[in-house]
This record gives sequence, C-alpha cells and structure tokens, in this order.
Amino acid sequence: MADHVDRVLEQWHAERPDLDVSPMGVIGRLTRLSALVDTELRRTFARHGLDRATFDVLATLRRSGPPYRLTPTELMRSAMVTSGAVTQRLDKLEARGLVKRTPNEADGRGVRVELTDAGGELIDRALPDHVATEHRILAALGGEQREELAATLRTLLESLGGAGS
Amino acid sequence: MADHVDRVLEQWHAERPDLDVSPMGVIGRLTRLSALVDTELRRTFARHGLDRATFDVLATLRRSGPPYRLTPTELMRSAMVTSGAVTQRLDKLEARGLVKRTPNEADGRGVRVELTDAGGELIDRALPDHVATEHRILAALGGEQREELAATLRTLLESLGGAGS
DNA sequence: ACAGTTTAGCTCAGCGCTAAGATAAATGAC
DNA sequence: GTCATTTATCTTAGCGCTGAGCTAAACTGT
Repeated sequence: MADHVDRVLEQWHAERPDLDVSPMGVIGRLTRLSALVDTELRRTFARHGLDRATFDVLATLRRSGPPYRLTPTELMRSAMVTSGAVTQRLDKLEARGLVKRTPNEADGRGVRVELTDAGGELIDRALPDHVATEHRILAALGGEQREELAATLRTLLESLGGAGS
Repeated sequence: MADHVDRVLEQWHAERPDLDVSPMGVIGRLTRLSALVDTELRRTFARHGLDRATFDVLATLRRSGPPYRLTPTELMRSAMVTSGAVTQRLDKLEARGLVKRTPNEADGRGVRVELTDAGGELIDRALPDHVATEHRILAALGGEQREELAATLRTLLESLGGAGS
C-alpha cells in the first residue's frame, strides 16, 4: 500500500537512479505530517478564538506556573520565532486583554508579560480540548510505538542542536 | 538528559496534573523538528537561488519524467497548498524562465506547466546538494531506525487521511 | 568614569500563504 | 439544446512571519 511519498521515491528512482533519495522517505513524511497536524490543531484553536501563535503564548505562560509571568525573550526562545513575531503576538493578546505587559524592575530594557485572569481562564478552557485533539492524532499508534517515536525524534532534535533552550 | 519538550511535559505535570499531556512528547518534537529541518533545507535551496516553494515545483516537474509537464492542479495537490499559492509560484518561476505555461489543448480551462531547459538544469544541479543535506540531517539514525521512523510516520499520515494524492 | 559591545524589545518593509471570490470552460440533467 | 453545477485557474485583501535596523539599557575592560 504505497502512499504519496512512496510514489515520489519511485519517481526519483526512475528519473535519477544515481541519487540515493531514501532520506526523503523520512523527511518527506515528516514535513507532510507536520502540515497535517498543524491543520488539525488549528481547528481546535479556532474553536476557542485562538490560533497557533496566540495559543502558544498563553500556554507557555500558563505552564510556567504562578505568577504566570515571563519575558518576551523567554517566549521567543520557547516558540522558536523572532522577536518581531513575539511583539506582534503580544500586541494582539494585550489588545484582547488576555495578557498584560508590565515594566521589568530588574532590567530597564525589558518588560514582563503576564497572563490576565481572562487569559488564564481561556487557556484553561482550551487546554483539555487541545490535549484531546493530540490524543486523537496519535490514536493510530500503540503506547510503545509512541515512546519509540518520541525517542527517535529526540535523537534527531539533539543532532540538529534544537533540543535545548 | 532532558530536552525542551521534556521540560514542557514536566511543567504541565506540575500545573495541570489532571491532564494526560503525553502526546505532546511526540507532537511537540514533531513540530520542532519539522521547523529545524525546514531551516536546514532552506539553507541548501538558497545556495541555488531557490526557496522551498520554488524548489518544490521544479522538483515535482523533474521527477514526473519527460516531458516534465504537469497542470497547476497537480502541483497544488502534490504541494498541499492552495491554487493561489501555485499561481504565485508559477508566476515567479516563469518570470525567471525556469518553467513555461502553455495552453492545455485537452482542457480549455487549464494550462500545462513545463520545465524549461534552464529549469531542468537548475534542479539537476540543486538536487544532489539537497539529497546530501537530507542525508546529513538523518545521520544520527541507523538504517533500521530510519525505516521504523518512516513506517511510523506513514501510519500517522494514513490515519489522518494525508497519505494519498 | 567611560567608550565599546551586547542584549531586550520594537518597527517596518517585504514575502508567501490562505480564504474568498471572479471568470471561463467542461460536464450533467432533463 | 439549455441551464445548473462542477472544475481549473487566476485575483486580491489580509495575515503572520522574517530580516534588517532602531533605541535604550546593561554589561565589560581599562
């Protein structure tokens, strides 16, 4: 039962037999799966008036624990985006009253971003729905397969230097 | 040796012990890895004056075999993007003389997109470099691990309905 | 002290994408 | 044959992100 990626591999084998394109069997599926997962998750976020970007900020603040307060730089590192992206996410969330910026007394250059009550309530409502979606996405795998998959992905993350931060 | 995702899981466990967030161990790493892989691949594309979008179009045409000709709809399905995205990719590639559009005699609504000589030469130059990058990305895994990973990802793709087309 | 460097956060132009919609041709129902 | 529906492609407004660059504050070495 060949999938899209199998057909791509066959085509390359016919057209460029000199190239060992076997890595595409992994990387092609990784890319496609990531896109599909993203689509699924966005559906859940949308049910709560959020998108991936804003959900990510609220969730990062929420899981950091009381007082639910981080700096834009910390949010930037966690989300693997640029500082400009964080600024824009925070502008939007702040306009909706879900987070608030306060001066950082410990560092005059910086600010602190804090979850408001409304932001905390929203993310706590959205979270169970989000987690359920993730369970559903992985429903086709057994527990052992999930652990193996997580371990293999971690190996790759580490080898690409993206495990830290 | 905990990575970023392990720390996220620990935080959630402390803050929301009522939720079984274990799927994040897979989905979080999948998302991050996909972003890192994308960054790596883009570096290679850039060396040849391409980006992911344009490389994808040229490669799809190239691997389809002579006469290296497909319809925009076929390119759209293969790339999992909207028709508007394909139009824009083709506009850019056509302006650079890497593909050309011709009327589709079999269907008056449609066009055919064909690799020009310059486009074919460019993708054939870029391909070995791209494949080498993919090999490098997976260098941390053994052959058996790669096969297992590909098989697991395929299982997930199929369960999400993204295996076909 | 003080000049040079680094860091935190913001601004903004530009890019590629989506979503909605337009146009034109092909297909289907009767 | 005619009308309604579907399909192929293009158009465009708007969105989020990056990359370059800015300002201000915090370090660092002497």
